[in-house]
Amino acid sequence: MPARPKTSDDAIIEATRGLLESKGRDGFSMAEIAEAVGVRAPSLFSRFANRAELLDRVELALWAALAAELEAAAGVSRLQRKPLEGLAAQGRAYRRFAKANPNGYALMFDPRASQTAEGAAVRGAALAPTLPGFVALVGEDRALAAARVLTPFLHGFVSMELSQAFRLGGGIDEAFETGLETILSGLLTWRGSQ
Amino acid sequence: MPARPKTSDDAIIEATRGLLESKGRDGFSMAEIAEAVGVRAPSLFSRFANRAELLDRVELALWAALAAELEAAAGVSRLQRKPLEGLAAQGRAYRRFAKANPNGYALMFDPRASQTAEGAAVRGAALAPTLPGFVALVGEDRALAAARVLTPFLHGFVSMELSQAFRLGGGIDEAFETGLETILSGLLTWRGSQ
DNA sequence: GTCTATACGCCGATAGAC
DNA sequence: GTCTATCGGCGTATAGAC
Repeated sequence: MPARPKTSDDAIIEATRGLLESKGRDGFSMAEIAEAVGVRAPSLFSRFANRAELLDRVELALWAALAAELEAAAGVSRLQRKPLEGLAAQGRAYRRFAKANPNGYALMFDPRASQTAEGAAVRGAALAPTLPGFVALVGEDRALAAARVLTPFLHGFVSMELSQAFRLGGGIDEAFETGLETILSGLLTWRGSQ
Repeated sequence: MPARPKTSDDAIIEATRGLLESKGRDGFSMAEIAEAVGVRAPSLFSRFANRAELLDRVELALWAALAAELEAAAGVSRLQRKPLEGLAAQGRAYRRFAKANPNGYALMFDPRASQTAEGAAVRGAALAPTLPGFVALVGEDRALAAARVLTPFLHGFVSMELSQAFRLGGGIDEAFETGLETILSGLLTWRGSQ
């Protein structure tokens, strides 16, 4: 009879995600994670090669959670019939997710992440729920180009907001809506040309 | 006769900036910084309270360097007469700076930075060279709002680029130019309305 | 005032017993 | 699978030499 596991990979990943959010990426130790799930620190190393690999797994869980939020923010049919509204709703959902998980969001774009094939697949799939909206807005052949205008704005805005880079006063919510509107209507003008 | 200093604050900051770029924010120790300037690790603590404070000083030096690049990218007169060209040139300079200092750029937006008054002033002044362009483009009362559309795009684009978030192929340089153009022409339409 | 030697405590990680 | 024991390296504090 094999030894009974006292915890699980998923429980460790969830506990790590909680510590990440409450104490920041460098604010907790392997011993604290272990304590949260009721084991000793060295036991974690039999499930994850090292701290970096565990953080990678947490990052992938966060990407999957974001994908679920984007999926929920706008049904496919709405995206295809009213792409402007659908994309705006997804943009707001994106910002909401980042503000609800600030340290997790920073981890998702941390350049230190390992570049595994599985990781690339999960990250690529996360933004897939927005593609139908771009296709409906500017056509299939320019959907990727359009995504590469709006997505950087979204990421840049929320990460500037999270690092407190907006210091000159004025409404941040209002600035976000203005940016969304300016960019989406800019993308609309692509329809006529070429 | 006082003891001769073997190094200086500026030399330490410069050496740290070099190590930051070559080994990453967590890839070097205080001992390595000390070795680079020819002293022992504990000596650094008589000049900087701790590692975090030293990194803060490095961050401020980076903001000042970026401000100088933006200033050089477009003369004031050019910004006022041809704001579109001037802002595009500054956008390209911004991206060039980030790609030349990837780890430094990440440090500049690291939320762990201390929130001192001096730090806020330096960071606020860094983007000031772009303001005349926005004023010329959309008028004084909407310059800040316009900056809050373009700047997030710039920051988002380069930090996605640095974290290898563009994984679906296609020209990245081209995507950047497309984004610049779409947003700047979107801002141009503000002129008529309201 | 500036640096050095020394030391402490915490961390990530490993080895081997149960 | 988990444990205890342990290692080396790190940031940092302190005391004192020049």
